[in-house]
Amino acid sequence: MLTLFIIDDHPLVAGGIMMMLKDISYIHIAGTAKDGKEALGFLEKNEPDVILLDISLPDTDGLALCEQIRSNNKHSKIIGLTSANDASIITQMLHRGANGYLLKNMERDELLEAIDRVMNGKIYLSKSANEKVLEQFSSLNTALKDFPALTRREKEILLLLNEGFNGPQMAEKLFLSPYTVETHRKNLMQKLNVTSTQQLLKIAREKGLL
Amino acid sequence: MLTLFIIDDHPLVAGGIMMMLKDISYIHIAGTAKDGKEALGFLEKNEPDVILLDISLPDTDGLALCEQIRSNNKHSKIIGLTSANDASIITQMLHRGANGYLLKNMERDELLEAIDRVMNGKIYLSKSANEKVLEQFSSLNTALKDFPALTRREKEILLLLNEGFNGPQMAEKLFLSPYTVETHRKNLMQKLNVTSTQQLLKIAREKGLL
DNA sequence: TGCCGTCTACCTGAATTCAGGTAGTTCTGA
DNA sequence: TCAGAACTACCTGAATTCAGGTAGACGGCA
Repeated sequence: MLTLFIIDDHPLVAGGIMMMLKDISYIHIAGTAKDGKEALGFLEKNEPDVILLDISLPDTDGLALCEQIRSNNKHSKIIGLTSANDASIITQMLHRGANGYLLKNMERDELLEAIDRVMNGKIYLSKSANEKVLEQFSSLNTALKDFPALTRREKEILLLLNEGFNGPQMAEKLFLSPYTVETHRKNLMQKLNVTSTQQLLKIAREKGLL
Repeated sequence: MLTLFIIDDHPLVAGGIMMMLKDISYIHIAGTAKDGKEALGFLEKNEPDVILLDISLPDTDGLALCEQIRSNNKHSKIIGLTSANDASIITQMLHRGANGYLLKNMERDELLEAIDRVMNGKIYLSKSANEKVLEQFSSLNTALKDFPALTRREKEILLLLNEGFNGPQMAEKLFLSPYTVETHRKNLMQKLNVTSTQQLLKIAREKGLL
C-alpha cells in the first residue's frame, strides 16, 4: 500500500485526482491540504510516500513550501503540480527537492506513471512539456548563469515599470532622483541582457519574475 | 433528473466535477468533451440542461464556442468555467450567452448553487470574484464605450510592441516608414486613452486584446 | 577592519517616443 | 458611386529612454 498526500487549494483538482485514483487499490489518499500551513501541520505527524504539491497556492510560495517540505522530510517523494509548462518554474522546483512534476492537463495514466517512477527513485518530467523543457534547458542554464538575482530595489522598479509608470513618475513615487531610477532600470536591462524596457518586461514575465 | 455536460480539456477538472457531483442523485452527467469540435458534435444530438464550459480551451476560442453553442441551443444553461477572475473575460462570456460563471477554485456547494440558480432562470456569478466584477463593471462599461475596435494594422503593431520591438524595428519588419508606425502607435494610444507604450500594453493585456 | 554589494546621484550625447498636427491614397460598405 | 474608414507618410519640438560612464554613502560579513 502506497500513501498519497495532496496539497492543492482547488477542491476541483483534489477531487479530480481522487477520481483518477479511486479504482487503484494499492494507492491510499492519506489526506489533503489547502495551503502551506495545513500541509506542514499534516506532515509533522505523517510521512506519506508521495506528495502532490500544487505550486500556485494562494498566500503561499509553492517553491518555498517545496523546499521546506524537503528539508523536514527526506523520504517522501514530491511531485509538483503546475498549470504552466514554464521551464524556469519547473527547473526551480527540481532544484528545491521535487522528484518530478505534472501538468494539470495530465491524463490518469500519466499520473500513475509519475507515481511509479518517483517511487522507484527516478525523476518524472511531464510528457507534454518534456520537449519544451529540454529545449529550453540549455538556454535556461546559460541564461540563469548570467542572470544574477535582482535586488529589492530592482524588483520594485520592475514592478512599477510593469504597472505602466515611466522614469520620472517612479522617481516621484519612490522619493528618488530620476537619475537613480534610470540607473536601476539600466542595471535591470544589463542583468537580463536586453536593450529596451519592453523587452525587459517581456523577459521578466517569461522568467516568472513578475 | 437534470443532465449535465462538461467541456474541459483537463481530465483533472472534469474528474473533479464528477467527484463533487457523484452523490447528487438528481444530477446526471450526460457526457464530457475535450474541445470545441467534440462538444459541438455531442450537442448536435443532445440537449443537456446545463453545460459547464471551460473558457480556456486549447485550439479553441472559448468565448466563440460559447456564442456558437448558444446560437444552436437556446434551452441549455451555460456556466462558464474560468481560472482567472478577470472582469473583462467574465462580462464577455455573459454577453455571449452564458448564464453564469464559476471559478475553478470553487467548492462543491458553490457548484450546486450555481446549477440551481441557472436552472431557475437566474444568472450566477461566482462568489469569490463577485465584488471585483461589480467593482470593475462601471469602469469597464464606460471603458468599452470609448473603446473603438482596433484595425488590423493596429492589432499587428500592438502584437509586435508586445514582442518587444521598437518603432524602427517594426517599420523594417513591416516594410513601412517609421513615421507610419508611429502614427499607428499614436492612434492606439489615443484609442485606449493612455500616454505611454507601457500603459498601452498593460491595458491591452487587461482587456484581453493580446 | 576592510571588502563587496547595494543604493544613491550625477553627467553627456544619441536614439526613441510622445503630442499635435497635415495630407494623399486605397479600401469598403451603404 | 460616394463617404468614411483605414492606411500611408511627413513635419516639429518636447520629453523620455538608452548607453556609457563616475562616484560617494551605507551595511553586512569575513
